[in-house]
This record gives sequence, structure tokens and C-alpha cells, in this order.
Amino acid sequence: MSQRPQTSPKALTEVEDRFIAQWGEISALWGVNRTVGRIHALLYLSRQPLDMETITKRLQISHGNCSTSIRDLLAWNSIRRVHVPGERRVLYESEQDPWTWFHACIRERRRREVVPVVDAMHEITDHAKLSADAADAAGSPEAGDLHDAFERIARFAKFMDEFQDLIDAFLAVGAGPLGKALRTVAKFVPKAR
Amino acid sequence: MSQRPQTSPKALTEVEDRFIAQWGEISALWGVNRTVGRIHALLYLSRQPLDMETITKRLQISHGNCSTSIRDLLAWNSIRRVHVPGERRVLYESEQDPWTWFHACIRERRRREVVPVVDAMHEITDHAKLSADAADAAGSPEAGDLHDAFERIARFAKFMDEFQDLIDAFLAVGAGPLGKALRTVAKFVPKAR
DNA sequence: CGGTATTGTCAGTAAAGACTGACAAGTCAA
DNA sequence: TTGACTTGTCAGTCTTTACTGACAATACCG
Repeated sequence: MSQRPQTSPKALTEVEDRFIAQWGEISALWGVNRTVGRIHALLYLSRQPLDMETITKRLQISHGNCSTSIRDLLAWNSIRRVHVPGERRVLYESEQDPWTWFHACIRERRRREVVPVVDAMHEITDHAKLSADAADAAGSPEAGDLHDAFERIARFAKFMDEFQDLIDAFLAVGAGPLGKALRTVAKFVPKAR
Repeated sequence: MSQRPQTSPKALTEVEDRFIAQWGEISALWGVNRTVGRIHALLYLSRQPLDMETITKRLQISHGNCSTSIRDLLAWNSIRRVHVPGERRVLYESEQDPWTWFHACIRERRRREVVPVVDAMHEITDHAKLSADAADAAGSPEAGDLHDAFERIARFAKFMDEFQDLIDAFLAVGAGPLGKALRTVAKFVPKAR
């Protein structure tokens, strides 16, 4: 409980803190909890796997929060459990190649968010088509508007399909050598504007 | 003020509502306010530009909320103001091509979020390098750890640079014919897994 | 210009999301 | 198995974000 003086100004801690804070901001920006991002950053920087107590002390968070955040990171395949023989505590480590990590994130996001949304769009499109045709058959005055709505909805559904194709193409070339080559090419594409 | 009965069950309204709700969810998923997404969806579906009162009634939101959301949509270049001569009210309409809209979104996101973050990463990398070299010069025991941290941070900064190149390449091919051709190609890239 | 219809702003409030800490459940050495 | 240590869960609380509605500012008509 007593206030111990800092053992040293700790240049290392300061460097790490900046990076951790920044990664937290980036995460928040992309819809990921800030704390989740900070833990990930800490593990990415660490030379060896860390246990929960070390993480909670370093980032000043409760172990409940830490436990939940780690569950998230595991679900996103951003970190791995490490078991050390003769050690009760569970340790965690992060993937060290950012592109491999990013690739895993995109795959997960595709699975959770893109696929369900694409499916929902198809259902909505089908429903719109049925409504429009039914209005035709009934000679309803809405028929024209319904066909128009169907066309706009179908156009958006097609966009979503193509968007998913783009993601699939990215996942196919992946974090490996082909992906690396393409990213090198990207560097030399003449900029717009 | 009196309760008028619905004029009809309105198949059109139901079709629109489904699409609007879904777009709202998609928006929320990508860090955009749900209401902002719903207004955008409504304008995308509408055959003619709409004024604020129509939007507030249709989506059951306050005009304050609507005003703020429309400001956001304008800032994202997702909708346009339309002035009709001899009409006091301002009308709004949405871009009708989803890829053109998406392109504008990405450009804006790059400007607001990617560029500042890439810059911050460079600063952090420089700072880490300076600290590591200073520790070397001082013969500090932290020197090894600092060089290690610098390497990891630099690796991530490089990833961010490449990520930005990828976005720039996308923006360069754009929503035009070249982009369309590439999206067609994407469709036939063999899938991973 | 004065009057009115429309839009913008923002303080206060409501809703959603994140965090803590107490307790439960699980794990492992002895 | 027991007992100590570690991790998981979740009700309650705190923080952040979204929304409403009253008032202010603006634009346009006659």
C-alpha cells in the first residue's frame, strides 16, 4: 500500500506506453474496445508471453476486465494461450507478423459481419421482388414504386456481393509471398488526385 | 393532432423499412451512428430528394437528431443538398451508385483516420529509435529491450504504411471502369480454404 | 423590412457500453 | 482429496454516446 518511488524514469516504459495508447485509439476507431487493443499492443511488444496479473498491473485494469478482453482477443485469433510446464498460470502471446494478424482479423470479420449482412440483403431483395410482383398481379397503384425500390435494393445487394468477392480475393492472396508481392505493387500505383 | 387511420397496409413501407433497418445495422457495425445509416438508406431508396420534415416523420426521430445526422452525411459526401427554385425547404438526395458512395467513404476515412494514425506511428517509431540509441550511449541496461521494442514498433509502422498504400491503390482505380474490371476479376480468384 | 417557415445549436436526459469487484468455478501441487 | 492459487462470470456502477426539445439563427416571401 505504501508509495514506492519509481525505480527509474524507465525510458522503455514510456516508449511502450506511447505505442500501447496509440494502438488503443486505432482499435476504438475500428469498432474494437480500447482495452482490448491495449492488451494486444502490450503482448505484441513483449519479448515473452505474459500472464494476466502482469497485464492488469501494467495497464491498471481490473482482472475481470482483463479476462473478458483476453477472451475477445482469443476469439479474434489475435493472441494465443501458452502453457508452461510446471507453471499454474496461463500465459498469452501475440502473433508477431502484423499482416498475418490483419489477415486473421479480416477473416473473422468476414465470418461475423459480412456474410450475415450479405445473406440478409439477399432475403430483403427477394422479399422486395415478391412484393413488387404481387402488386403487379393485384393491379395495385404501388406497383411502380415497389419495382423501383426493388431495383435500388438489388443494386445495393450486388454491391455487397462484389464487396465480399474483394475480401475473398484479399484472403486468398493472404499474408504470404503473393500477398507481399501485390502489396509491393500497390506502392507504385499512381495516386489519384 | 387527431389519429388518422393508416390509409393502407403499405407493402412499400414494409419493404423500405427492412432495408433501412438493415443498413442501420451495417452502419453501426462499421462505427457509424445507426440513425445516420437509416437516413442514408431512406434517401438512397427515395425516387426524389426529401426534406427534413419528411425524414423525421418517416423515421420517427427528432429534427435536432435529423439535422445533426444530415450534417454527418454531408461531411462524408454521402448525400447532397438540392435546392428547388421557389421552395424554401432544403432537400437532400443520395448518390445512387453504391461503389461511388463507398469510394467517397474510403477517401474520407483515409483522410480522417488512416493518415493521422500513420503519422503518429512514425513519430512513435522515431522516438523509440532515439531512446534506444540514447540508452546505448549511456550504457544503460535497458538498451537491449529498447532496441527490441523499436524493432517491433518499426515493423508495425511499416505495416501501416503498406496498408495505406493498399487504400491508395483502391482509391486510384476507383469506382470507374478500371475498378469495375478489377472487381470482376476478384470474383474469379480461387477462394482460400 | 416584418413575419413566418425552416434549419442549426446545445443543455439536459436517456440509452448503451465499459469496468470493477465479489463470488463461483476450475486447476494443479502435494 | 485438500487447499491454495488462478481464471471466469456477472450484477451493479460508472462513463460515454445518442437523442430530444427549447431556443437561436437563418432564409425567404410578400
